[in-house]
Amino acid sequence: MPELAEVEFFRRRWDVGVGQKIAAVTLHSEKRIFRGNDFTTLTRVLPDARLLASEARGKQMLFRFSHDAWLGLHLGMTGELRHEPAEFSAGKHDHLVLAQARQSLVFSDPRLFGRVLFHYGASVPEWWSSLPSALTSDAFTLERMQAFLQRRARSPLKGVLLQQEFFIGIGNWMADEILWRAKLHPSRAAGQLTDEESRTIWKAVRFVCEGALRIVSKDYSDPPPSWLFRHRWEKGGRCPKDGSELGRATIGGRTTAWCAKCQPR
DNA sequence: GGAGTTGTTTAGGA
DNA sequence: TTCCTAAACAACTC
Repeated sequence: MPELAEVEFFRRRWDVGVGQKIAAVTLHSEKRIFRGNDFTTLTRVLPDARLLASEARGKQMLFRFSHDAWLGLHLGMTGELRHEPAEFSAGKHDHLVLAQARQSLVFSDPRLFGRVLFHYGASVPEWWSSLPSALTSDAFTLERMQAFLQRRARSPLKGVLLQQEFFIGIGNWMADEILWRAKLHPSRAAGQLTDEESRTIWKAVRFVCEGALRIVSKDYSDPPPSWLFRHRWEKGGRCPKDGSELGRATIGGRTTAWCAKCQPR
């Protein structure tokens, strides 16, 4: 589920607990989402710490607590955040529960592709500060994007758009949406675009990121029917622009939908 | 029962 | 060396 806007939606779900202390922490520490963590410090510091603030960048979230505690969360393929009553008891897939006086903050992830990163220190953890800048920020310039496409010149556009080291937050559906709007075939090599084409893709990245954040992160609504999103998984789905049947294939390692008419090779 | 899933990491080939 | 692909991870649905 979670790409850029879905992650932002889930992050806000924990806003209800901002300003309040953690009373108890329950976790399934043996699960792989916790790998690499210092549990001794985590279980000593986090209970009794107060949730101060949070932010999302791409598909990564950072929760800041008092007592120099920081929690990074990644939702993987099936993770989600929610809140439950204070005396909630964790279900099978509820791998991290932060109990507060008024509610419990829950991180669940059936498929365990997510990640929890705990950091103890006065300043922002390195794994957060080293993330690339947001695609909706001024740092996402056409020139920087073109340079990245050239470094991945022989890869299909679809695969390059999924690379989080630059296109932070873009996932499978957003990548298809961007290429459909830019009228570019997902198999086109990243290094073979004209200036006009790369400008179009740059604009489409902006449009899809901003639109998804506006529409999806508010209340998890779907984008409108004019977006490819609404048709890409339908059986016999059709292009919302010209009504022709969508193609489907594995490109860049992921299932990809496109319109053969709008997006010629 | 088999295939497929909106993500990342890693091994190994090119 | 650098780039690129496929498999692995794990649980669930159709």
